[in-house]
Amino acid sequence: MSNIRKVAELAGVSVATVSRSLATPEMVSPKTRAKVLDAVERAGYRPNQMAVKFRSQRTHNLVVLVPTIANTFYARVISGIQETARKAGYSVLLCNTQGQDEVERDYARLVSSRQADGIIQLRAFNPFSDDDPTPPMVNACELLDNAPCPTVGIDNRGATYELTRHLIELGHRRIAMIQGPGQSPLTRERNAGYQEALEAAGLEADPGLFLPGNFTPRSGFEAARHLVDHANRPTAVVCESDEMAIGAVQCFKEAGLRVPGDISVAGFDDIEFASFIDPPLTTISQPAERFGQEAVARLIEVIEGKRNVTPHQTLPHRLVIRRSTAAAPPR
Amino acid sequence: MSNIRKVAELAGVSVATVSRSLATPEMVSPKTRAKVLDAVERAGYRPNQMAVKFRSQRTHNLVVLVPTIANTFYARVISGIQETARKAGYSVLLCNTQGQDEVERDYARLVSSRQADGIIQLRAFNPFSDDDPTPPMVNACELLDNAPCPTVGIDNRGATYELTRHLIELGHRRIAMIQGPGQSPLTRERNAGYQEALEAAGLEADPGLFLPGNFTPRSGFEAARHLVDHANRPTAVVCESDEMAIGAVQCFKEAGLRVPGDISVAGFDDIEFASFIDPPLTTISQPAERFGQEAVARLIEVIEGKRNVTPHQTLPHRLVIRRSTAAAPPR
DNA sequence: TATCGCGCTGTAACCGGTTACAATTTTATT
DNA sequence: AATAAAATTGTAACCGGTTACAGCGCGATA
Repeated sequence: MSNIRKVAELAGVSVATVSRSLATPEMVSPKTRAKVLDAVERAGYRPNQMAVKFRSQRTHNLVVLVPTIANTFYARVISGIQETARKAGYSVLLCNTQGQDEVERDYARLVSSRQADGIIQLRAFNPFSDDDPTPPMVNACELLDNAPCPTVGIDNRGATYELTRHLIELGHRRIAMIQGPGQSPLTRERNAGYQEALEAAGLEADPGLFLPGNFTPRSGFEAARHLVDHANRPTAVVCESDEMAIGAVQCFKEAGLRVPGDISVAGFDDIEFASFIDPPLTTISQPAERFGQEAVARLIEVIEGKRNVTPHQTLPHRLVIRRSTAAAPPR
Repeated sequence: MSNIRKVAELAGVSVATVSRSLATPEMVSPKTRAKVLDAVERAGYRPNQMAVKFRSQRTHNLVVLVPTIANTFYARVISGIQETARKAGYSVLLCNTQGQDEVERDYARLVSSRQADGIIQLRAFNPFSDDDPTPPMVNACELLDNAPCPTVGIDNRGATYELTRHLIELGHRRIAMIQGPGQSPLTRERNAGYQEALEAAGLEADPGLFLPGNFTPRSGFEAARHLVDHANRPTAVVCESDEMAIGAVQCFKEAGLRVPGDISVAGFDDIEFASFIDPPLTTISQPAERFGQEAVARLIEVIEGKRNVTPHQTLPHRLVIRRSTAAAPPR
């Protein structure tokens, strides 16, 4: 494999001149540069990036911790990350962690061992111990409570409030909630928005209508099964993800209920399938790709030592009303 | 940041001894090792992996070229890649290429510039020029015709043959096909399986029932629209992806057709949503995670210089019959 | 006691670039 | 033509590990 010394020999110049011809061509006379470029060509020389990175102590790699890539919402966030990183000359080390703390700590070591310059965490977990100073990090989507780094998110509480209010305005009085994973601040925020909307309307939250889920279609399906059999069945369900909403809709239909005739279902995320199922889902649209773009932009600012990086960014969400929600059935 | 020389000084030994205490502890006396480990602890020393990689000329990084991560089938493949790579001590550089040749060539340079040891290509495109020797590479899912490297795939032709035959056995005589992207060998293989099944049953393929698509729900929806208005509407449709099948089903339902009462729809891939829509999709199940696992296993064999790496692996598929296909309506 | 072998440790070269600094050549100025 | 200034090029240190090779200390053997 040819290296810079071989090229220098071929061109009859020093290694410094070769390096400069490639990195800072304006420092080299046109004649010399031509000689070097020719030698580079003849030798089929490509600088060894490992050497460059080692020398410069900058890897231009970013670690991305994602709980599950199989969720299309995260897939879109990753697309945004990837695209922005590429434009800025960074590569993405993708780490699918299944939400396991230990795996995340493991991957976070890619930064401490200098295989990456920074890390984007899409889950509410700090993979670094609280005592050592946090390396360049950005937390997006599912936010830590006291994040030691910039964060990028939406107003989950407000969005769920709007979604719930939409159902209340349609006349629903008994509204169930299929939640995300229990420990997540994101779940907590969405739950809070739901409850605030109920309270604002003078409705009482029935603990029996609070079902656990984990964002997958299957968990939505299972949760919905409890509602089908419920003695005093709700007329509407708010789901904390579209995937769960799709599972829930399927369960209701199999049980012979009409959506939204008998029961309205609302989702969260606005994944692509949300408009391609029957009925198309009412949901909260989140700018998934933009999460990724902004997270990378902030992270690079931190890496490059910019001061006063925006500590928290709230991106806009949008209530998208489709046909899975309708007026409450007369009682 | 502390380095090996600081640790050596702290422990009162040479750098070689520090290196050996960590890499090959059996070469060092227990007493010295203890001293070194203590110094490592006190210095908060973590070996700089860039230096290690540079020195060893092995990055333990794998590049993965994926046309689109937003497709849940690829997301599952990537999960499999990730998991296997992690176990083998490799990191994954994920590259979402949108199927753009130039972008793929660009990312492939990560290998030539030694930022990665090998590459997994999930699309039928060789990002390296034919003349230079191909670096460690494995081609999975969508296979190149004359791949210069090991491949991992399923029997697309056979699978589509089975799927089509299933419809024929249900009495369908006019069967449409919503295809994948035109240039792909995968599309070609699936088309061939479809046509062979028709021929074997003595049916003639109607070119008007061959609709283009690109694997997205939207393209399935659009293609289905042509069928709805067709003068001599088919009674069944084979789709080359579940996503398109879901789009097609939605289109038919919106047009007032019953699935499968008026028209049967079959998909391909068996994504998670396939069983959570109405009606649940008949489809071909592919071992997506296993694609990733096997691809990584083969790639590492190539990287580590193993001889006689299996040149082609065909993984098993399975016809999954659900409720989106049924007997052809009486005419 | 001299010699050998073994286990452990140290010295220094090396991987392939970048860059501070010195040396040399070219250009400008008088 | 002499000199100063600017532009170009070269030398060698450096990044932080790994490892070939050499050296040392100690017990075993003759």
